[in-house]
Amino acid sequence: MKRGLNDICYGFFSTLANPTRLAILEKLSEGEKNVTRLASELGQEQSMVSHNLKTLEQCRFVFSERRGKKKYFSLNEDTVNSILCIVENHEAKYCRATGNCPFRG
Amino acid sequence: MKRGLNDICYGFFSTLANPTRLAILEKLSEGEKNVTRLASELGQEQSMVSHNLKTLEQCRFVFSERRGKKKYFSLNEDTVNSILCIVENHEAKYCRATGNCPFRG
DNA sequence: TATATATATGAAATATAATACATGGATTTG
DNA sequence: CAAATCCATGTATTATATTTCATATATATA
Repeated sequence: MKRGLNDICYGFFSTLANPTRLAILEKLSEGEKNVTRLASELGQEQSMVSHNLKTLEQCRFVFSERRGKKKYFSLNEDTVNSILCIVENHEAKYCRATGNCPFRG
Repeated sequence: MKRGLNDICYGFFSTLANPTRLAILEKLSEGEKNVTRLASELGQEQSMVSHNLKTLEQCRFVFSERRGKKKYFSLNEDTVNSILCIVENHEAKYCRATGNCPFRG
């Protein structure tokens, strides 16, 4: 069963195409945090954060480590930073310049 | 009205998180094509291709140029190639290695 | 082992996006 | 200008993803 690049891309991008998950990534850029702390800082339900962390972890955008009762999540900086860099560059070059950035959201 | 990076990211990623649009980008990597030809090569309805091209163009993943009756679309290779490069690298480094690439799709 | 705290999970409800269909507008050519 | 071709668009339907809620599982500790 062959998997084209586009199948892989779809998983990759759809994982990132979610405001809650992007907010989690943003919070984790400050350093590792556990689920409850993330939920509190984001003002979101614990179960929702948990669900979305699972999605992020399955796609390796975050890593986790359990220490005692708590599970600490950290950013895959390698991937996430390089992706953000491209997004910023794209926006600056192709959207901001036109004075008409049409991104939905 | 402030727009955080995450708002921009959401538009960026949700535009890419669609199998039809990824297929269009793949086809356009072979060179510029008009709507009807894309529809035919993809085996999709013209209106569907048109809708999705609009989304892609709004976010500047593709550019267009009308010549006569036809409208030719071309890839924003700058952004698309660098993004794909990161996806491939991520997949190779964090997914393929584990023998357990969990991307949905 | 009982209790408290932290996290995970299944599933129903809700929200969001994609698609197909019908049709409208644009461009060229006879 | 009529006909043909190409493309765009509004919208109803359908598909997919997100969120919430209830509850289960894990871990630590008295």
